[in-house]
Amino acid sequence: MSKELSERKKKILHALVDLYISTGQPVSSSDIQSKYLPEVSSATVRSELSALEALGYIEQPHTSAGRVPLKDAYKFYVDNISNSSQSQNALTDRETEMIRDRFLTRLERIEDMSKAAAKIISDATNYTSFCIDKSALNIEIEEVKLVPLKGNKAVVLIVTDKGMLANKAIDISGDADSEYIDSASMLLNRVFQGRNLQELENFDAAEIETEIKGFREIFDEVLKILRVYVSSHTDNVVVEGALKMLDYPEYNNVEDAKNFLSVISDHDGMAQLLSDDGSIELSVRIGKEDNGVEKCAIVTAAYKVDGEVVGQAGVIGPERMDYKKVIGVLELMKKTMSTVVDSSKNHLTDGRHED
Amino acid sequence: MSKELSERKKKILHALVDLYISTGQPVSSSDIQSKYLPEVSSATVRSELSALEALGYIEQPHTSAGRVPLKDAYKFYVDNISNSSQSQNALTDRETEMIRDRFLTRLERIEDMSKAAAKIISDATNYTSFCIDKSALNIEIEEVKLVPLKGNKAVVLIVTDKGMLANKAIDISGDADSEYIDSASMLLNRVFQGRNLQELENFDAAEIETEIKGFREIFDEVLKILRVYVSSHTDNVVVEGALKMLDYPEYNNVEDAKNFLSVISDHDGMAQLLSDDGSIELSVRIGKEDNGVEKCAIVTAAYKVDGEVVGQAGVIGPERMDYKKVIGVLELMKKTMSTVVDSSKNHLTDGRHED
DNA sequence: TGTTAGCAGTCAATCGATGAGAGTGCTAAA
DNA sequence: TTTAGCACTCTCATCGATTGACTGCTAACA
Repeated sequence: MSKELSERKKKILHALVDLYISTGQPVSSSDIQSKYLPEVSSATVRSELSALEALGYIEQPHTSAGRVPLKDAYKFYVDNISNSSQSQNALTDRETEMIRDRFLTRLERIEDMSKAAAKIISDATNYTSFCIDKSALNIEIEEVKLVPLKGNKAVVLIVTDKGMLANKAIDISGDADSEYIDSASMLLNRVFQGRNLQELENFDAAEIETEIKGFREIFDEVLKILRVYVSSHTDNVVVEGALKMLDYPEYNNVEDAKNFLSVISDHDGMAQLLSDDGSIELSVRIGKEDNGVEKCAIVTAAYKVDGEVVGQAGVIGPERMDYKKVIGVLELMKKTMSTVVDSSKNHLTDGRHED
Repeated sequence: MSKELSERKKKILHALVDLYISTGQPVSSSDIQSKYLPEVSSATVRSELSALEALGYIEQPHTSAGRVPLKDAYKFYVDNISNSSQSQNALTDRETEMIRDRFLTRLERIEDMSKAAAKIISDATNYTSFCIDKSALNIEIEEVKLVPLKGNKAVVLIVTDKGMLANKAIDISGDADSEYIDSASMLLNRVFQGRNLQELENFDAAEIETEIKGFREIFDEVLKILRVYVSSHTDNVVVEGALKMLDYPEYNNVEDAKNFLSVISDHDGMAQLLSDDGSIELSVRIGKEDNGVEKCAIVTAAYKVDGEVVGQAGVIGPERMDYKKVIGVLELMKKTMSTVVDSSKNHLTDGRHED
């Protein structure tokens, strides 16, 4: 919609955002001139800035101040980065190496992996980071096992393609001889085997009503276990480095800090907030007003295994964040994570425990 | 050590702390006089204040300011409350009723109970609260079960007096015929049956070395499961209302807020910090310097079932906190919690699940 | 037409002075 | 021992002046 900018305007706009990102202070014409455009005078830069201001890219906090980038300026800047794929250079080889190493050393539980990933991203970027694990939805049930215990109790074991899912001791009211247990097992397997967890949310037991009777109690228990599992494991959000945001002057006051922290710790809200870009490879949102988190930029990446989205990771920071670095880190994690998940698929069962 | 204070000094000291708690401002002699001691003049109060200052109970921020309580003044105040058991009156009947109701409606998992308790305490007091669940240590193993799965795998089930503890699928390298599984089961039960989890931390496998051989792989796995469980479930800390502290002027600056929040979110550190008063019925700590949390008071209560400590709950707030209310709430929770836990002991197995 | 130098104008931030207000300590008298 | 009265101290808010950082404008120049 807006006309193409002249090369010099582009250069100036880029310079301005660059400077503002690193200093956080309004940028003056002479700053830009001396550091990015020594071949012209500051007066020239000034007139270009006037033009850019008229186009809505930048603004002045007050008459005698420098310029500050607006949303469109950041967008321009980020597009520039993505296209020129400068994100590669944003990370030194040492950084790349370190991130890889740190991540490859821990792959126990899915939850731990999310946590580890979030921690690494936060450490590498110095911003608040988050991970959302959505792998639970793609789990498929392979086998349901009933294991009798002492005293008319039994354990339900649900084996899935990704490992063991849930266990729970249930009471069996009638006489729980082995024949009864076997029949129950068969029924459960006939119903649940091969289903994935997503289907279960609107599973209707009415169709198989006749089959179930006699095992209603057990059946209901199992269905409940699965549903509880799904609801407690979908949109599992992990946040790391929440306090890092408070280091940036934008959030260096208690009011904003409190607001930010309360948004960040409401994990349901976070999941909601991020669901829009759930499957976008790399999304950059800058200063949406309706976020609850104003004055923020959110960069998210979708993580895939075998083409399916299994999670989302991202960074939330001030609008003037180091996009080059953040995008670089997220893309590196994307690569690393796919590798790890692919190769560890069969070990997901390991290290789980519950009480 | 310090001589007994005169009645009037006590009255004045109590008044001063009372006023300071409710306003947060240095208290002047005339404030005390008009609201608590109309029978004397402010000059009299002033001379008493001088004396109390000399005794180290209070101080002036600067020459022309009112007085502010010091640590000893709070101690005096809190002792006064506990002795006169005024904490009863601190809660209205409606509040008492509401707290009871809220707590009795949810008793699923131990973790949920901790969380619920913390939330209720925080809501009722308007301070940051925490719960530490130590019940895991008292769990006793009743039975270890090995359940074979397809493809040379097996599930380890550990049944305890408090419900199911852990499951995990392990690979069995050799030929896992049912005889082998049975022998392994027997061995595991011989070793672990009747033990409680606390013993396992420094469990030495050397003594039964000869018995184990042939089952070393399985044995090690099971031991690992138990240890992982113990380490991840001991000192399980839940914090609620962390941001509430930021509402109080003492923590209304980013630096202190950040410090406080980082202490609060380091759960291991919290457990450490609170371990001293782990078994004290009701402990009040005021402004310990070595806490990491200065300018803070911490009130904790130990929760017991059958005389054993199963957890700790408490409140962390500014030194000038509403001790009457806090102590009242904690004692009410103490009563309520014991009741609930006692009556629900046999249901702890319910509602658990894992992935 | 685009660029530049120079200059006046604007605004925020800082510093010091000033005055009001709050509260105490002291003293002398009851 | 208590009290009234008063001088003293210290904080806090306000005001004005000064400084410094930029810009916008204008007129000259390539």
